[in-house]
Amino acid sequence: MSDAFNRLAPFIQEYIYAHNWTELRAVQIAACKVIFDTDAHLLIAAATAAGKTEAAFLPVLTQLYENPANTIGALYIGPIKALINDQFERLNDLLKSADIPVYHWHGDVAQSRKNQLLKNPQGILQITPESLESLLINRNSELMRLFGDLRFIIIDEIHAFIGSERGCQIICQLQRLTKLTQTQPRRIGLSATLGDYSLAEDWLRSGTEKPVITPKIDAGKRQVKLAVEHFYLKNEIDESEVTAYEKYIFNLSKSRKCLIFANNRTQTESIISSFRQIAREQALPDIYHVHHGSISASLRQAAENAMREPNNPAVTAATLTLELGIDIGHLERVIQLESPLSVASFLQRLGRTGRRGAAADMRFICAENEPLSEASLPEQIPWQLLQCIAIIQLYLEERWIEPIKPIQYPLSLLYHQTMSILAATGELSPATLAKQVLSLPPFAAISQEDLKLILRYLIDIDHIHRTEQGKLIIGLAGEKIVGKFQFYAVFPDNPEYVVKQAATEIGSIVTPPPVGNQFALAGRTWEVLDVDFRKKSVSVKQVDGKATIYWRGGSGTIHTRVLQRMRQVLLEDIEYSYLQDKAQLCLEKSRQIVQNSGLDKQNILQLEKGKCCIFPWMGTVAYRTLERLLNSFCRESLEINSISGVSPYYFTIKLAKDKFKYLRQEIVLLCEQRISPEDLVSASEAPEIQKYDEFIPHPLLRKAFAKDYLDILELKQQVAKW
DNA sequence: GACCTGCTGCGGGCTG
Repeated sequence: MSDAFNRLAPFIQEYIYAHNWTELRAVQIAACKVIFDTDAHLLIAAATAAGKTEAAFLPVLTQLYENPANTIGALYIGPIKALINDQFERLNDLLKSADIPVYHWHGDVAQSRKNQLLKNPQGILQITPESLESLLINRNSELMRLFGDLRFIIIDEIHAFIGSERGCQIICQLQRLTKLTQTQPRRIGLSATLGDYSLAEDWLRSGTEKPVITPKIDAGKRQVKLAVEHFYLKNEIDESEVTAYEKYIFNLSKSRKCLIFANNRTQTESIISSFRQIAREQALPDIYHVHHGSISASLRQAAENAMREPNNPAVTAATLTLELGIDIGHLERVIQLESPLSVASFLQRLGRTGRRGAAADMRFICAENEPLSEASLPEQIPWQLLQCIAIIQLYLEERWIEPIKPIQYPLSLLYHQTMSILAATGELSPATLAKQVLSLPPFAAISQEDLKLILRYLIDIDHIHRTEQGKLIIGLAGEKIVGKFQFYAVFPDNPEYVVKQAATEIGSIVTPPPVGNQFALAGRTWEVLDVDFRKKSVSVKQVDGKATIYWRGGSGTIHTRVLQRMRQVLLEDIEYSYLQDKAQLCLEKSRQIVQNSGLDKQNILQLEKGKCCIFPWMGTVAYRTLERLLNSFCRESLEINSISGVSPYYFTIKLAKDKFKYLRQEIVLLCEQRISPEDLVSASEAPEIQKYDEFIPHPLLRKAFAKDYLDILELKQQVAKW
């Protein structure tokens, strides 16, 4: 046993013996070194199942054991309740024989448990950002008693936080908390899928003086089995007919423990509904589950339990709800429908299979509508298949993962934190409030003038009230927002109708169909018996057959490097060993199409007189920027009739017959000129995207949109290659 | 824009 082992607290050493761990993992040894020998923050970036949470907790618990804190000693922040419950069980197990209490705190935890912590603030607290916000607001005067001697802050799955307002919210909370306690707890961030460590380190360190150490962990050779297959779907299909595509996936998962990932809820519903039909026809047992955001907690739990059950086969179709680190036991195979949206998501999903030594087994099944005989050039390109290959290659060749860029103008969060600070403290002078808000690291790019504009506006609409003494307090309109319990979350809640079969909750839907109509949920078909619009509930009965499904699908945000690699897939003469027969054929055919059309040499092609197509090979943000450039500056000069396209793959443009030859030159010239992002946002726009954007003055929203949702620099860099 | 994630404090009625 290693030196690190010898330095662990005795109860931890005993635990390790009792569980027959033969050695500490590399990541655990590295984490011990940093925690024991330095005073730095720690970023643990290691593959899934490498024992990251133990790596964080073993040395932290040792230090708390040797030198107990007078208050809560370590704070663990996790993105979802299920993960916190999971970690709570594991930590309880580890701490059984130690004198360190562990508490979990989120919306589902009983008030009595919370009261125990408030009475005896010691040990470890595991919490969500939303519950932490409620503590900051409602227990402001007790924070010193609770957290005055806090030593460590552990943040799990940080890739799920960085780059979102929820991640910025955490940084604000830590800043507010430690400013009050006048301490500098050490931070430990955990993630398996980080592309750019320095960006993650910057995020973790925000607002503190300590450096971050990210130990280099030798990942070791992991056996990975990948296969990609491709299907063309017929355009006019009989809904009730099971297709070859569905049969193929059915057989891949048959009698196995298998997780099927899709990019939207509709696909999870559709595939499980088909599987049940096939299973019925073949007299096979129903081992099928659906897991997504609109499935009730109890049905999700049932799916998780079935997957954890060691011996019986079970198949669950899920969206990213099963991507995070909840333990779902040993899986034999992961199937991905269509292409993943990012390398990060691919790795997160791959990490669900092949735990504990076994080879990871992941199958990709791309499906595209069969191009009609009159299909245009861009419609003949198998975009899903290309994206799938590109993402796999970026990982295999370079171990590249998308870097996560910080938000520059998190204005909705600025409103939230301003109101939260006011609610917590009662009243503040304008200068003090401004100083406190602007000292929060996520608002580094916000100027005094910007904030002044926002505060004046909030006073105008009575979210903030100025007292006769010139102090600021929450106004009447603001009270209505802050007083709601939904205030604690910085993302909006989408109120949906609860679907009930008698007393059993199935899940929820956005818009209930009329009484007598049918819809699909949890892989089954339901008929509406009654809709209660006041209680927002739908009562249903189960029926046979397949019904249309309600959610829409989309393409998400894709990085420019993925598009660039897709282009290379079309141009290079390489065979990828994981391509199955139909995928191989499909790729060969599209490489041929590219050569015949000249797409290998140009980005803009004329389809017919007065109609052309642009292939920008840029990610979603640069594509959006180009779309605005075309609309704002090219419509008149090139007599453009219409611009349409499939983001971020191509644009189809109808323009005056003689103008095609000027199109490329026009775009290149525009990009060489001094165009600023602000030129691409019109003075009449009010891009309200985040939860509290509606309370932000429109000129600021436009500025934020230009900074965070457009990227002129990247557009210029890409166009320069044309 | 897809996909997700989260949530207080109370009062009333029931059980042991």
